Amino acid sequence: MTNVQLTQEQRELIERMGVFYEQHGIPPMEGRIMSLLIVCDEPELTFDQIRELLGISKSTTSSALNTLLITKRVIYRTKPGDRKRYFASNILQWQESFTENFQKFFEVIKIMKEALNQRTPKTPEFNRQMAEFIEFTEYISVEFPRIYLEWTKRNTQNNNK
Amino acid sequence: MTNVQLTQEQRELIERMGVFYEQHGIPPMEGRIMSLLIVCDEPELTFDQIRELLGISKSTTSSALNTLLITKRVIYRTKPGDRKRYFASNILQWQESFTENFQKFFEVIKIMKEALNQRTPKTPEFNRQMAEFIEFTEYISVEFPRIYLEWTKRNTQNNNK
DNA sequence: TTTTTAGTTCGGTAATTTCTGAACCAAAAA
DNA sequence: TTTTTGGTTCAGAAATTACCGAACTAAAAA
Repeated sequence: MTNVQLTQEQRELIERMGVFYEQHGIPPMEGRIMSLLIVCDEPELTFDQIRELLGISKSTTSSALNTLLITKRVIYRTKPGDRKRYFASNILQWQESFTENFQKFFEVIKIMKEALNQRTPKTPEFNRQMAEFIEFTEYISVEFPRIYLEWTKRNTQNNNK
Repeated sequence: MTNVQLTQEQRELIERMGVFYEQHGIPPMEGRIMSLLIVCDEPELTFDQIRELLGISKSTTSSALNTLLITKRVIYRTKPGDRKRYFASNILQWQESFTENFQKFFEVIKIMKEALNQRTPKTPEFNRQMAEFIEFTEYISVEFPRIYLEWTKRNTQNNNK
């Protein structure tokens, strides 16, 4: 028994956000579920509410939710004495997913260093540009946490005002 | 007549980098071409050299290169009195593509603001987290150019040493 | 003018992805 | 013990994507 409803406006926004996510490499249905969890009035939805609101099958809901959980774009919690899972957007924990996604910089650095190391020394200009790119990425990987820390500092000050 | 060759090591690195790109949402062949242009001894390759080195058809080469040009992951130049185009990785101009990619922050901010604006006021905690995420993204969009500037400053100093 | 070069475009096939419904399952409730 | 709930798993259909070869084209060279 679901009593969550979507307005026409919400439905349209979900589609547009879905396209946005799709353009960033997320499969259509996963994008729609992510958008739904951000647009919908309820901050948490059950498996069946998601299924109904998007009008999709159980299997589609199941596999999309599972990959969304693996990729940590969606989280869930349970409630005592309730077998259902309550799914929510990871935007509620954007701080954590920010610090996690941050690891990707190191992957880029690693593979680019490997590529640079095997390069011929006969192309100094090319190699210099590559080295510069790697250095900059390393620089960012240092500055990013600092920026983040400063922001949280600034923000707790504001909240205490 | 091509005389560029790939070592076995280079071939393997291209495949691994290709997978890396694929995991970040780039189609296989486009990923391979991008990797080839980074791994290969020659900093620039012609249409036909790419075709031969990867062992693919003209049509595949053509369409992959065109989308790579549209998405600005690959650049090309021409030479006087030569009809061929010489393709190169955009890593040679990573500064420009960095500043361009930077625009994506504003897209995120825009769509998230829209989503927040249509939300019910009945979920203050959720809305607060979203607002915080948006504020942080805005903060980054200010800090990022500053960081970049400081890095270039620091770097030109080093180069003059 | 004819030929060559450096690609583009088109039609089709093969592989992959995205869904569906139906059958299944394990834990809790009745 | 049987039934209900909250899903998972599987086989297959439908849509999309990733390739190919063959025919084509426009500009330059011969």
